[in-house]
Amino acid sequence: MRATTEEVRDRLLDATERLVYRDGIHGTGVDTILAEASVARMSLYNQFGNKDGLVLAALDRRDRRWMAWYEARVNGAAPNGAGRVLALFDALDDWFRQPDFHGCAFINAVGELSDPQHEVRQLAARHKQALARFVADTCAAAGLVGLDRALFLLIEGAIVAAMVEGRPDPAADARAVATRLVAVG
Amino acid sequence: MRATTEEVRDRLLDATERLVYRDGIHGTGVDTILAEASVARMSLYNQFGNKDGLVLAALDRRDRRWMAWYEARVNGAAPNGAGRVLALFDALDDWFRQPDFHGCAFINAVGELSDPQHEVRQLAARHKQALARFVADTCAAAGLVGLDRALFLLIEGAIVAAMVEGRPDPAADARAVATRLVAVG
DNA sequence: GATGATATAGAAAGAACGTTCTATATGGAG
DNA sequence: CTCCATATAGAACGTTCTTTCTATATCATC
Repeated sequence: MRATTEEVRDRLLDATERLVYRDGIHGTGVDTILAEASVARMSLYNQFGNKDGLVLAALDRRDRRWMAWYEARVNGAAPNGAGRVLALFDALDDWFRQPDFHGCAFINAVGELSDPQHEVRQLAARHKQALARFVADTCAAAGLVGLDRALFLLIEGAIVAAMVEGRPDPAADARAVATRLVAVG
Repeated sequence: MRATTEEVRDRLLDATERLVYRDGIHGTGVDTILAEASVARMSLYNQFGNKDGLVLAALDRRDRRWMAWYEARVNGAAPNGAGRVLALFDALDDWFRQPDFHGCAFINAVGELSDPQHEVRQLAARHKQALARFVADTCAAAGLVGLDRALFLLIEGAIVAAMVEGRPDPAADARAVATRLVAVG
């Protein structure tokens, strides 16, 4: 039995995303990825060139998937505008409660890489721009002006606090702050 | 010419702190540390046991030094209580503008380490507890109640945003949010 | 001045790293 | 049915990693 190109690609991306998210880029070896994906060594290099290409592809897919999940979770939560703003933090709460939660894969990756021009760092910057834009759109749809930057910083702070503290509580804390900010306009 | 034990220890801690902060724990090799510190290989193992012990000692020293710098910077900035709360973010602005700024060394370290029981992760948790306590004390001294958790999350968010975006702007953004929170009580 | 503790320089061991190569097998397209 | 692209298994290469060992030198102390 021989796997198709797409199957091999998916298994490699799945394993890489999981391991890099858990142990970091420099803490994840090619051998571990290959074992986890049950894939031959040459398949990695034929499909992605090298480890860097594989990691970049895995993080790129995670960017698109995570944003899609977050937007769907927020947009599907509350019908009205103000409630949707608070749903930004309810979605975080769900995320923080997942057993394998380990912060934001892109924040963690930037912390490992010193070169600002590194492709992974540029991807991380784009990921955060997309998140900030979604937060701004959500605020705009609720008729709330001048709040998006505050909510974005609260989201980022809650993510790292939940990781370092090992608790989901920062989601509720940030939500409470957001509630107050929305109330006072 | 032969260096003393304290000189060797300091040079090792200096090099380790700088390199680990810049390239991460797993991205920093023992050889690089030894070259940067201009220290013999055995001096590292005689004084710190192994790489883990050296990294832990370097981060422990950074914890105490950074907290002392931050508290002094905030407490020396403004005399009155409300201004001192805003100085929490002015100090961040100074920090973000340093050429070698690369986020919070402890957040970055936790992102690399999956084991919650790892000594470095426990040190990082204690570091953030100390920071949160200082923020709470600063709020209490200003007579502001129920604001400390919000300010802490804003600080954490500003740190990672400044790192990912490569700009110091999040300090001013977070300060503006804090100003509004203080104003409305 | 002798002694002991510790720095220095460098070799060396042993494992892990990323990458390349070879050889074989298998599935889909012409 | 044949052929070509690609998956598989595993050896092999050179590098880098952490750690240990050996040998020599230097400083402080008795």
